[in-house]
Amino acid sequence: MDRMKILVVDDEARMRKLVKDFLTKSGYEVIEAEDGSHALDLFYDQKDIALIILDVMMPKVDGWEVCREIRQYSKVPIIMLTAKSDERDELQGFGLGVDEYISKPFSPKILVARVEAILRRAGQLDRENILEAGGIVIDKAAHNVTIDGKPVELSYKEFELLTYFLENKGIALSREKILNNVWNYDYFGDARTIDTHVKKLRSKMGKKGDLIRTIWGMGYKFETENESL
Amino acid sequence: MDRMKILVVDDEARMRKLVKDFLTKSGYEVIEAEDGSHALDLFYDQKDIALIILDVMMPKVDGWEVCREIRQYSKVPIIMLTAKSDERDELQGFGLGVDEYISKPFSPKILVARVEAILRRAGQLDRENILEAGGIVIDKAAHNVTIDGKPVELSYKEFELLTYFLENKGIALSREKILNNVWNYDYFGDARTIDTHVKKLRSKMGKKGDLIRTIWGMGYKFETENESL
DNA sequence: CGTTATTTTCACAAATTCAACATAATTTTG
DNA sequence: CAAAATTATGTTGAATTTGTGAAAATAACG
Repeated sequence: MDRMKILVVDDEARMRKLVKDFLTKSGYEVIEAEDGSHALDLFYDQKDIALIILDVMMPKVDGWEVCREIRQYSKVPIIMLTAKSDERDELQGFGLGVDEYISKPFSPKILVARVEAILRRAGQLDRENILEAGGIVIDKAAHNVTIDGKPVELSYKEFELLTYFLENKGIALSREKILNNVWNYDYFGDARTIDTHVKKLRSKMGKKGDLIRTIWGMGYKFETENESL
Repeated sequence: MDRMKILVVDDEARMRKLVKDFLTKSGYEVIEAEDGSHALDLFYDQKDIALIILDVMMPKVDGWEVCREIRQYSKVPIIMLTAKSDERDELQGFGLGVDEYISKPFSPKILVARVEAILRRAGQLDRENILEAGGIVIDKAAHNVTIDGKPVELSYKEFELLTYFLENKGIALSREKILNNVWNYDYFGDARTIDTHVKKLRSKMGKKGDLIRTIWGMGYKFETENESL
């Protein structure tokens, strides 16, 4: 994986530099923001920020405010830096979706450890939205598909259909079942539209297209193994 | 359904309590074991353990060992707790039949989510209707048949017919009965078509074709044992 | 409103299945 | 043992089902 991007938001330049140095040394890419509005700009500019470290105490827009804003659009992990350890606005913070607290002063080791723990956790959460079988990876959240690592462009219906296949890999699916699950149940069109979509899917999947198998007189099935070659 | 029973194996009492608390809160029944041999005892004592959460690092008998032991007798889902995420003995683990990994530290949300995902999956597996007799295995969900482990290609009707035989193994079936159950009830054709299908089935089944036995003047029967050889 | 992409329908070709028939083989019965 | 009844087997054409390409309908977009 590429180096992960971390956004550090603090009004004190000294503190930003400190944090940046440690994280850079640990292999992360760090970008800085000196206040809340700057932070928000950067966050929406760069699409791939993996984590945000946010000072609570900042002039004008404070940490809570920034957190609240970001949480409206994103679930990116947020670590809060608090001045005193007894500054127990933490309850407020957890309600806002803060993932972790670090109280100043902190040791670099703690900082890095927390960051890594959080990113690991986040990665584990993401795994739930990822389906994999036979070299085909579907990221439901990102709504994209790769085959042997290469991205494949699928239309909406194609994506839904392939997802349904992967979610039921190894199970024979009748056309009726497919219609009920991939199409809205109030769809009363021709079931043969499935065939057309299967055809397009197969062609876009190249060799891996064979994984979608026809079960004559019945429907289709996504193979998990090369069962009979 | 009843509350599902989960076995948590870890040498650290603190960790066991932590896991137990979260799972109990989520509606599971949790039993604990502090080492591998204890775990195995409990597992064989209680017959209805639905899932095992297993720490990798334990004194004396480690997690891998416990896993290997259990896998000899049971397919119960196993989740491994690993200390570091880069502790990539995962390959080893998947070979042993580990269903999932969670790396410490983990959030309670992750733990519960994984447990539920696995149990859901396992439940679906159970739903899979598998018939077996005389080395012939029919997976109705996957709609495939193996004989002595080797896949056999059957047409739709052949599959239905063989399934009907297996579902009524050891019972003599008249042609009329077979027609009513395998063919649509509105079928009024020649009953002799059954003979043709039986013929094809027998030929595709090789030696095992003899298991479909003719009952003269009556119909057919699928043998469970080699009754008279 | 026109343009583009997506989805659905349609028509025909290709593949597969299946019932039916004819004939051979087997079993029962007298 | 022979005749009658029943089952086994090979073949075949019709019917069904699926694959495919293109046209028509629909939705998405600026």
